[in-house]
Amino acid sequence: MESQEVLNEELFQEAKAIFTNYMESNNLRKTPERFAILEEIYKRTDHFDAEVLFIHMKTQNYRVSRATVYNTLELLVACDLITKHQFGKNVTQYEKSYGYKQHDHLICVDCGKVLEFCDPRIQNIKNMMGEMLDFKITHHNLNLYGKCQGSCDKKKS
Amino acid sequence: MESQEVLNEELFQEAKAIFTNYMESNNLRKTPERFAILEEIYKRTDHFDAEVLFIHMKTQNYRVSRATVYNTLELLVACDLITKHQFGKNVTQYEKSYGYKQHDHLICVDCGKVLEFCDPRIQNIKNMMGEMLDFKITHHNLNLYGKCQGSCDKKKS
DNA sequence: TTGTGTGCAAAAGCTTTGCATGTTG
DNA sequence: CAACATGCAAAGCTTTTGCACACAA
Repeated sequence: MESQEVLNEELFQEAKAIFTNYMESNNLRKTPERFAILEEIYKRTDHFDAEVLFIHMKTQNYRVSRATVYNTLELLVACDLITKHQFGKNVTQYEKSYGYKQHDHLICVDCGKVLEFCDPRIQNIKNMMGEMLDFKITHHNLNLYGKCQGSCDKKKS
Repeated sequence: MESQEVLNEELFQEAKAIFTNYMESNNLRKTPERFAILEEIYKRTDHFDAEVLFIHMKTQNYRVSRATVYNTLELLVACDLITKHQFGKNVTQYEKSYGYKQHDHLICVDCGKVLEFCDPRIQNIKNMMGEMLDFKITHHNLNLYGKCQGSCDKKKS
């Protein structure tokens, strides 16, 4: 649960530019809270939920509320800077997505560990199914569930 | 939200046998509530959540509680008679799975409509990734999200 | 008869909403 | 200065838990 304070400054600046642009185009206010949340997210690695992010900001003495966290997460999803996931539990998890290539997830049902992988065949499936079923497909989630054979410390989360 | 009272009697009897066998092997009690819930599920088509199922049973004058519904759903997932889904909202959805071939879902982000499709390439991806990442993969979810082009009555659910 | 399963209601966990206040444009 | 965003707390929803009673084995 420790977040590693590794901020890729360059990536963050680009993300910030995208966010700024998004807010300007939509007549949204560029508040310090919104930028602070973006920055915290871009410091984090892996996956997080709204509560974890909120607590993390609180312990860093930011003055933010849950409402603002939820509100901002929604904006960031809307401009594709973060991605929303449901890994089988009723908690929405997020991960930053700008500058990272599209990938899918493999989740250990024992310890909750999440691995990532890419497979180009999914793109083919999306294209084919979109055409067959007359859908304009915008995104997808492929989650594989199983048990990791090696380093599984069971029932972690 | 109407459930269509079409009970495939044969399929239901087989499912019941599987459930009975599961309960016997695990020293669980074969209560009338558990069978009633299984029957209601096998009457339903499409996807449902715990609350919908609970309400539906209440209106049919069954005397069941939410606790029992949730408990039984868990058992049915454990013996593979139903499948659990998270289609992006924080509600767990289920569908009966015995007698139905494995399939994935295409969800309309406007109206909530869910279509099903099959693609054998997913099996290949599962096999390959399981091997590469040293996981014993038990199941998966592939959800494609998009907008249906034709008969979309927008914002239904 | 014994202990698991049940119903009911309260509690818990995540997310949304209402309202007064603060702050951006 | 006007509207939008924020903080806070309360409310909403889904799911889980505690407890006394019921009933399957």
